[in-house]
Parts: sequence; structure tokens; C-alpha cells
Amino acid sequence: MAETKKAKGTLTIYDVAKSAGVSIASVSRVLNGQGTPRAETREAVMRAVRELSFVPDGAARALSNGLKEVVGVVFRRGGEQLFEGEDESFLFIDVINRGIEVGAQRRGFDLLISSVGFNDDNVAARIGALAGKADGLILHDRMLSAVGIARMADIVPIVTLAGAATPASLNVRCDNESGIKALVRHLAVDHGYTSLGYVTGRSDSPDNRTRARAFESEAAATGADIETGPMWQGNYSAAGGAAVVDALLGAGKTLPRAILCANDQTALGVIHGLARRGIRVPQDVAITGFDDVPVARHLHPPLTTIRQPMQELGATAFDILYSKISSGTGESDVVLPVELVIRESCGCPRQPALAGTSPDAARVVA
Amino acid sequence: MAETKKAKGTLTIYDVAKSAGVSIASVSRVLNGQGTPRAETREAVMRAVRELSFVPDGAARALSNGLKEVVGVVFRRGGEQLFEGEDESFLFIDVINRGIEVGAQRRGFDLLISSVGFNDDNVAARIGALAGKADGLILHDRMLSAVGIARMADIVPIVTLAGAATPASLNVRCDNESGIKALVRHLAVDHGYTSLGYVTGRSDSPDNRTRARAFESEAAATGADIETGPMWQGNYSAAGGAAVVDALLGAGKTLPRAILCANDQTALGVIHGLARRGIRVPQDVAITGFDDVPVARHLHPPLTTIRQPMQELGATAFDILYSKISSGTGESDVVLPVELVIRESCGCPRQPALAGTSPDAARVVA
DNA sequence: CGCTTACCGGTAAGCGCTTACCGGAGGGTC
DNA sequence: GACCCTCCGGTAAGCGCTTACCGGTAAGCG
Repeated sequence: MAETKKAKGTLTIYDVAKSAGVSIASVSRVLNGQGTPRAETREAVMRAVRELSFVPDGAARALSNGLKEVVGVVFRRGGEQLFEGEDESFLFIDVINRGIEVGAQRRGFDLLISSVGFNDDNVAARIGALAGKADGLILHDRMLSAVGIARMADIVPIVTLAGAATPASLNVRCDNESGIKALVRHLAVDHGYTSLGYVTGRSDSPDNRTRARAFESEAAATGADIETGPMWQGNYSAAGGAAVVDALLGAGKTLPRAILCANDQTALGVIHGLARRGIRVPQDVAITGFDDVPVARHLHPPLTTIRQPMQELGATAFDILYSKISSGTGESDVVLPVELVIRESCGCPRQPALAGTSPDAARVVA
Repeated sequence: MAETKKAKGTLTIYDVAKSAGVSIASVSRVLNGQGTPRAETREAVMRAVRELSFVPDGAARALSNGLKEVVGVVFRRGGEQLFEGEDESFLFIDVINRGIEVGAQRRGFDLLISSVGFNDDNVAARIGALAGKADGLILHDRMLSAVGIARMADIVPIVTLAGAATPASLNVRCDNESGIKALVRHLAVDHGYTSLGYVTGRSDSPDNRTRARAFESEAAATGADIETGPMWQGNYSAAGGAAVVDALLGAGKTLPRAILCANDQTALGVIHGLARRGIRVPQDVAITGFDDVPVARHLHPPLTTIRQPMQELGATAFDILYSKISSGTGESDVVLPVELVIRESCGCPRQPALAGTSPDAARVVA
């Protein structure tokens, strides 16, 4: 711990009051727009504030009125070094955070950010420390177990992203079911593919479980053959996607006509894996992703995927957290709509004129 | 402002003290490892803390010991919407922030993040608000004017990134001169190119000015012809780079044999612009970048550039800020070394075996 | 056995702010 | 002219924590 005690010349509200010739109460009132000070008083205070470059201490304000105006955000990072290919997930999280920030700024809140390494052990302690510095916490996917969330939730309000609401915490997620259904329908009905596979994401991710379940039920509903099993286990990374292809082909399996991937990165890996074997996408096997990360449109072929409104996801997470903080209420499980973004990896021709106003793809609200 | 006054059951150190049957002073001492409490006392406190899930209030701690353990970080963002192509600068900033975070975590600090839109007007006010909530501020490139920095600096310690140290603020930057010199030398001496151009970055960026100056002096020193002038004005973006090419060619100018670009994004734009005209890189014109963003190695041709240690830049910024905060001293202008990363856009053959241990490029500390 | 010394731990002050409460001054009313 | 009301603004309490200071107890020593 630093042994700072007191920067010599810390400027306080008393200094401003003295300089303006009023009491500290007046200074505070002017600064916060409370009460109805005389114009003369207001002027004097403002002048003093300006001359002294006074900025009220956030800690003291927070202590006094029980509101820090800070929201903690926690997410995982890969490690000290960036791996190639992780850049994308990076972006994914950052875009969501940007959304949180947009929401936060509307209320004068700032984001207190803490990332946790994949092999950090003291995660709960770190989150606890953050909780002490914030009015509420937004946790990205898979940060804490259900009991961890419950424990944390009686310290500060908690919103999870892409998780599941608990009695104690709120959650915001995208409509995975609709997304997967739209993909399955597009592949099985519009394209008429009769065999489908699904490369999963991390098994501990609620999003992934939901998507897998939706895949199975919807594929069954369309009468398509579906391929599943442990060989189809990916992990949200490009490497995982490529590994699944290698395993499948190595075991001599026949690939289904179309493969849905748990996210865009996985799809990227699968496409690469197939390309290495000379298998053409979409002529031999159609591929789809999920998320619509920025590079999805630049893949070869451009990726058909489901667009998640990432920025809105973040903003919404802040909004429900804020209402929980300020009024104690809040929708506990918000589901945001997704859209089907049709490009070429599903077998559609370049820029079909379906519903598209967008130059680079047709978009269909799923 | 939210009308929260007091979450009903706020747990305080008094509750813990009562539950443990000791005084609040003992609780505080145990929690902070001060003094030498009896084992029995310690146990009782720890048990109570655990049972109650007590987390001390950060605001109260901050107020009491004059240290918030929070560092504010401010940077610019593009707008609500992501433009394509901005993804990279995004990453650039985020990688630096990650570095700051790594440094911060070592000291128990967290990052309070606030981004500012390009057309936000109340920038100083926003930064001031942040200042009140933090022990110090790290400002990315071009956030505040010199006087703005001076004013802010007597509220909290300030570290700027890629700026210039002032009497009141510290700065961390990369060794732009060496980087540019290494590039010029490589192009003019190793390759023997006799005419060079430099596409500039934003004119208000200190980094850019330094690079431009270094380019001119070093190019002159090698005896190469240099092309300059207002037509060579870029703005750090890919679009800017492409525009420079268009302007030059549109005016019927002959391009120099090699073109240095202010950053990788600009180089990306220049390469695209040239490709559109059928001009080959590096056979007709050699191109180099600056920064070594992750995609640089994936361009066609892979980009020869200068690698900035971005993560280290962030960590260093935190370190000097921390020492300023805790001891009032600190190196005021830290310059980090850069390395020349040779790929193919300069005309070198694929993966030359110069000094390279890296599989994808030769790296030379500049 | 009485005194000194060391060691713990409790009491209370104070960090900088917000705001409830109250008192003084000025204007309106009968 | 006395009274009442209104409007401002000052005084002081209190937010939850850290820590200086001090008093009590037990151990050490002659």
C-alpha cells in the first residue's frame, strides 16, 4: 500500500467557500443544483470554483450520498500475450463494453474495469474488491458460479451478460433460440439441406447450451438428419473449430451438408480446416456462424451468421443495472432480438436481394 | 441524480465488529494487516467477515486514507457506430489499456475508463469528473491541450501517452526517431532506394510531428530524394492513406520508389490505393507502416513496419503514474524502444533470415 | 510481591462532502 | 406597527472507514 496520506495542497470545499465568502453548504448547493441560491451567491461560488480549478472529491461525495456513480465490469482476458485469433473475441467484449459506457455516460456513471486471466485463482476476491468500489457490477460470460453470483449479489446489484437470471441477479442476453432457428430454417428449408451438424462452444457457457438445444429441436422439427456427439465439441475459438474438422475427417466420418458453428470464430476455424482438406464452402459444405463480428464479412466466403446487437446489449445491461441501483426494481431477464445476416457461406449467391437494404448482406430479423 | 439514499441493509464495519465481538479498530486492523492482533482476534474477525460477506466500502476507505486505488483512463472513440476500418485503432487503444491494467493490478488499482467522442464538446468537464474519482489520470493521444493538461494536473497527477511531457505532467512514448531512422536506413541503404515519401498522420499529433521530422532529417542524411508537401497529409486512417495516393496520382506526380506511412492503417490505405491503380507493392513502390498492429502480418504483401511495445507502453504509464501518486516523484518522459519488423512490403524476400528467430518476420531492435 | 515494560485493543477524531434543520431578514397583510 | 410567511444560507451531523492515542492487562524482573 502506498503511504500517501495527503497530497499537500488538497483543495476542499472549505477553500472554495472561503474564497467565495460563503458557507460550504452554499458551495455544495450551487455545485449540485439543489435549493435556490441567489444569483449573486451562485456567481461567487462559480467564480471561486473556476479560479481554484476545484473538483469535488468523488470518494467523499460517494460516502456522503451513498452513490459512487461507478459501475464495475469484469471479463476474462486471454493472457499477458495476445494470441493471434483472439483479437476477435477481444473486440466482441470491447464492443459490449463500449455499449455499457454509452449507457453509463447518460447517467454520469463511469466504468471501472477489471479483467481476469483465465488462470487467475482469486477471481471472487478480485470481484469483491471491485464491488466495494462500485454501485453495481456487470459480469461478462462465465465469470462466477451461481453461488458466487448469489454471494456477490448481496453486496451489490449484479447483471450478468449471456448468462441466466438468478433470484439475486439480473441478466441480459440475445435471443439465441430465434437465431439458431432462423439459421436452421434457412439451411434446411430455404436451401433444402437434409443433414446438419453443430460445432459447440464451451460447455460451461449458457449461451452455448441454449444454442445447442435450439439446434437439436429445430433441426428435428425440420426433419433433417443431425450429427452430434463429443467429436462436435468446440470451444468458441478458431483452433477449436479446426480441431473438430480434423477429428471428424480423421475418424473417416462423412460431413453433413451444412454445419452451424457456435460462434463466428469457430466458423472461421472450420472453414480453414475444410479448406486445408480441399473441401469447398459452400459447394460441398455450407457453414454458418453466430455473432457477426466485423471480420465475418471479409472471410472467404463471406460468412452467413446471426448478428447480435452487441452495443445495445451493453447499454441495456447498464440500464437495468441502473434501475436496480436507483429504484431497486428492474427487469430480471432481458432478451434482445438478433438478425439473420445472409452472405455466401450458406450457399446463397452474392448479395441476394431478399430483404436487403444493406449493401453487404441481406438481413432478416430473426 | 438517483434518489438512492441508503440500500436498506448496508453492511458496515460495525456489524462485523459486533458479530465478532471486537471493536471496529480491530476489524480494520485485521482486514488491512496492520498491527499485531492476537490469533484469536484475527480468527473471530475473519469468521465474521466471511459469514456476513463483508466488503469494505471503497469510498469510505478512499476518503479515510486519501487513496482511491483507481486510475482514470481517457481516450477517443469514433462514434456510436463502429466504422469499418476503425477496428484497428480500437485494438491499438485497447491493447494499451490492457497494459495499463496489468500494471494497475500489481498495485491493487482498477481502471476507471471514459471514452470521449470526437465531437463531444465538454471534454474537459468529463475529464474533470473522472479526475475526482481517481488518484491519477492517463490520457491517450490528443485528449487535451497543453493548458488543459496544466489545469488538470493540479487536480491529479497526469500521464500522457504519445504526447510530450510538460512541467506538470508525465509522458510515455515510443522512440519514434529510431523507428523512422531504422526504416529509412533499411529502405535507402539496404534496398538502395533513392527516392522516398512520407504520408503523415494527424497534424496535431506529437508522434506524427516527430516522425515527420525524423524522416526528413534521416532521409536527407542518406542522400535520398524526398517528396513532401501538403499532398502528403494523411490522418492516421486507411481512408486518408488511400486519399493521398489518389491525390498524388490524380495530379500526375511520379511516386517515389518507397513510401513510409505514419501508421499501419495509413499503409493499409496506401496499399489499397495503389492496388486499385495496378501499382505493385513492393515491385513498383515499397511501403512501410508504423505500430505493427495485429493485422499487419496478414496484409498483401505482409507489412514491414515498426513494432511499438503497446502493452508495455500502458504498463509503464501506470508505473510512473503510480510512483508519482505514491512518492510524488517519477520519470517525466519515458521513451520505449521500438523494433524494426521486416516483412515483404519493403521488397525483402519472404521471411528473410536476417536476425529472425520469429517465424513470421525478422525483428531488429531499432 | 510490587514495579516496569510490552502488547493489544478500544475510543474517538477526522477524511470531504451532502443535507436536515434552524434562524435571520425582508416583504406582505390586516 | 405587529405578525406571519417566505426565502436564503449557515451550522452541524453523519456517511464508513483508518489510525493516533491511551488505558488495561499480563508478563518479566529484582
